[in-house]
Amino acid sequence: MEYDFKKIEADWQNRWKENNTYKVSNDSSKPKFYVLDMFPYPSGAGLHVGHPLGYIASDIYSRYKRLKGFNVLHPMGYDSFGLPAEQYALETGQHPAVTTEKNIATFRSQLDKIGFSYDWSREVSTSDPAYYKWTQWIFLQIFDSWYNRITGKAERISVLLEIFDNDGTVNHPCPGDKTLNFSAAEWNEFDEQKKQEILMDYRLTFSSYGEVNWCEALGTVLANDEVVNGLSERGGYPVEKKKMRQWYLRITEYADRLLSGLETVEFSEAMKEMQRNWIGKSQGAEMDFAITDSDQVLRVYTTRPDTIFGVDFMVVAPEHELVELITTSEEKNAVETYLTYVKSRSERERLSEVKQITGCFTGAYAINPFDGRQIPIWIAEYVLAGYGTGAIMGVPCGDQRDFLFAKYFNIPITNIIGEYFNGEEANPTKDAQLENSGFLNGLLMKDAITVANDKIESMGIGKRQVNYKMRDAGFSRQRYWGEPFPILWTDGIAVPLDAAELPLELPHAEKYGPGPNGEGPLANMSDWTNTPAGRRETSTMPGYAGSSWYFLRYMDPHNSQNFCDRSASDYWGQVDIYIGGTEHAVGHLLYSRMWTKVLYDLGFIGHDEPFKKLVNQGMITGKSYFFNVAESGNSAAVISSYEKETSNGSLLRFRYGHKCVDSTGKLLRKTLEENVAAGGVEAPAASINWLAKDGEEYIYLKEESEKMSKSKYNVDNPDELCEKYGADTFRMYEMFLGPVEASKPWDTKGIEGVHRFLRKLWRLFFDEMKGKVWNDEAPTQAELKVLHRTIKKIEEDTERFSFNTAVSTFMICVNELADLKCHKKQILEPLLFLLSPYAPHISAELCKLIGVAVSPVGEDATKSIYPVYDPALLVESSKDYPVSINGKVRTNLNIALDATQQDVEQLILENEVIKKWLDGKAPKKIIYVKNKMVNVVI
RNA sequence: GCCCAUGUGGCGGAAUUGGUAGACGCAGCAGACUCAAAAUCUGCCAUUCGCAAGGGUGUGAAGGUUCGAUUCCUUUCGUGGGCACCA
Repeated sequence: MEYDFKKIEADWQNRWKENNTYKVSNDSSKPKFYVLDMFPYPSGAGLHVGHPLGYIASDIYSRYKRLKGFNVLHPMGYDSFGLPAEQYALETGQHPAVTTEKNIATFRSQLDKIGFSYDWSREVSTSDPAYYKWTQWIFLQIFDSWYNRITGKAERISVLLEIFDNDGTVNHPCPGDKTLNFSAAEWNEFDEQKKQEILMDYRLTFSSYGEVNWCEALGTVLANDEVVNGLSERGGYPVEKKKMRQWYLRITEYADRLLSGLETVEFSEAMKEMQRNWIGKSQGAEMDFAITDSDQVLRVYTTRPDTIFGVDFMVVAPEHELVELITTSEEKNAVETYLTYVKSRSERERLSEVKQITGCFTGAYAINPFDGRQIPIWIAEYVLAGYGTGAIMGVPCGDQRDFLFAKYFNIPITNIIGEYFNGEEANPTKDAQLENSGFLNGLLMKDAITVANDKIESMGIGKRQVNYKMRDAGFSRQRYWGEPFPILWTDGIAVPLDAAELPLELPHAEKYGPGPNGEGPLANMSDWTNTPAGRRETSTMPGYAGSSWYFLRYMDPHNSQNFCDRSASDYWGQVDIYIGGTEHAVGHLLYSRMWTKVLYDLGFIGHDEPFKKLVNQGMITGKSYFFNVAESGNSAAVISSYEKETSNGSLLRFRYGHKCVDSTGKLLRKTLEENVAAGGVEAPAASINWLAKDGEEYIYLKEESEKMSKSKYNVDNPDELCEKYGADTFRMYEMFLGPVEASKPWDTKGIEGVHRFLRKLWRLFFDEMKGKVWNDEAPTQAELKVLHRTIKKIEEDTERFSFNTAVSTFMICVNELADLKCHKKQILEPLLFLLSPYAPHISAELCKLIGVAVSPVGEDATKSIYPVYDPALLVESSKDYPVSINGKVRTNLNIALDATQQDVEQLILENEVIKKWLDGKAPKKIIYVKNKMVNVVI
């Protein structure tokens, strides 16, 4: 009887499906556990071997937790709105709904082959109207909310109306318009339109004008990714900034809670740091400077008010409104030239070129309020209008960028930190004693910050100010394939649809091109857009809308009355383990945290952080091959080796595989020589000759690891591996590659070893010649020891997500049992239970064949059936200690575990090897660490 | 430029709290079984000196702390990832 994995795996997968084995109930006496994968975007390319890495890890953990007696929620679904489907539709005319459905079917069949224990009855898909009905509904709840900074939470707009009626804005300054100020009486005088405009400046989802990348030639708005060097990636047309009406998520109101919430969750430090940097909270001060010959004031934001006497110049952003007002007539031409230059630069360029210093003097001067010094005001592209006040004070001795700026434009540098400043580079220290600093002289800089702030505030020229880097999140896209906004525009007022009108379904489209005036494709459908009650919003929600709350829908997926019943969310609570890649660090993970907090504030759920613990899976990279070709004059010649790549700048680089694939995308042959010989590869350019060596044609390929992608010809497909080796082998091999968190190159070479292991396991039960070899004999001490050591290690490794070492532990165990010729059911049965989360099919089959009462992969276990290790079996009375001389191991010595220092010293001094090294001398010291080692110091 | 991660044999990796570096697997080499192949089994497998016994060196590099460092500290180099020059 041999290990027929194909039959076994098909049998068990069918059985699980027919019996609904992994269907989970919201009603259970067992403790709950929620294990979640980041759901995939169902791309047309299907699943590659990188996808299942996280899914296998979460499946192992889910199965493990079930054996431990938990009621485990382990769902899967699809993030099925998105740009690729729309672009595909533009190219082929196929409706995104059709291709999406097809892609989902492909994903599902691929996932099924790997033997996951998902509860498919809870599957969600964000483009399903039954799902996005609730995305729209939650949008409306957020729209109907504002952030009360006094209570520190989201509240209904009706509460704000009451506040305005009684007090006006006095206690609740407007987050959207800082200049807004009115009394209760004034509020009541405003007309409806004015009131709605004001409310929009408070709402947590709001509409406002913002800059987008507009491409006139394509008639559409482009994402940053789609703009290269100021030109559209598609077609190379010019792209300009254009102000358009957009929807936003007022996530900045949650900045502090998003920061403090990080303290309550188990994310990796790296992940928390990324989020903190993104939020970018800084404590500083805003300060006003008078401007010579002007009644304008220059307001700057600084985190270092202690350096106020070191200010040698001011810089304002090119977009700053003061630029026009303060530029002197002498400088007008230069400034205009500079502004034209800046306009030609994309934001990407402005932000990425660090080396090049540009700027322009306005001719105006600000006055230092403390010493009356005149400070020149400059414009420079490195200052952005959107952050702080859009103006900074330049302190060259303390800030390197300011230092370089001053050097470049020959601005004299004031030194306020004495010998801490060497004139060669800035020193950003806070520990220097201040000089040349008026009332701050002699103070340490870090103490001077408070003193300076107090002074600024008492003089009434500024105040302490907390700033955040984070901006409000753009929430609308001029696209078709997304959730329509449940909003009607009437007389410039955004009127929300009634909940009863949801879902507002996406109308069927025949064409997907952009609408007029930069609007999305929906603007072309006048039947849908124009309603008696007003005009529909024609932009759609961004990709992250649906993914911001899907973890809640899984808890109660078929509820048609509510997005998720409170009893369901109270039962399941937080996601206990969330597994996915780091690419979502600052996008999805921040948005979903914010949505959760809003829903919590409004009383819809009982927890305000969605994910208790986050595990980041590493990327599996594929191997790509490149070759270089040198151009020499008019006729190109092939270089002899890729090593020349760095020594010659005029090399052309080619991706091997570009012409080496057949119509299905499969590599035709493994080596370029084979391809050339078979005519399967074309020379990259007609004039290229392959360099001959010893009369043979040859070329060197350079191997590089890259993210897997169909277009890179480096994709391996899980189906083929499951077909060839079986799902159990595939699962264990992906885990065996290395730590889940690490990114690693994909290589199928090692898969044979894992497959051999499973066959070896099988032979402990059945022999090809002898048939059944397992028996009911009583186990020996040695066999029990092997088993219990394995139980202990597997449990520890599984708990800490160290699945690669767990696989190796299984291998060691099977090797040892084979050496002991142990075929005893009493040993093997618990081993199968341990193995079942990792290799569920073979474990299930063997359990059935040896007659196990409760299957480890079954649904009928009512309590924990995970093997429990017996520490008594692992107790040893002595240990082989490594004995080192001056830290170098020289010999081993078996010593009783209860030996005392004296016992050990005596044993050591009697030992021949040690005697030789001591050479008659007495040791200085003998270090004996119980259960670890012995070190003799000479 | 800034932030984060990471560096161990031919390869993937192990060493969980400072205590025998290289577990486990791949690849390779030698052998057994076989008419042969596959499968399986046995042995070797960081490097260097040595017939051997036994030494020397070795976790990117250089220092340091320690009886003892892959692990802690300082400096430095390489690689990968992120970024919104954020004042």
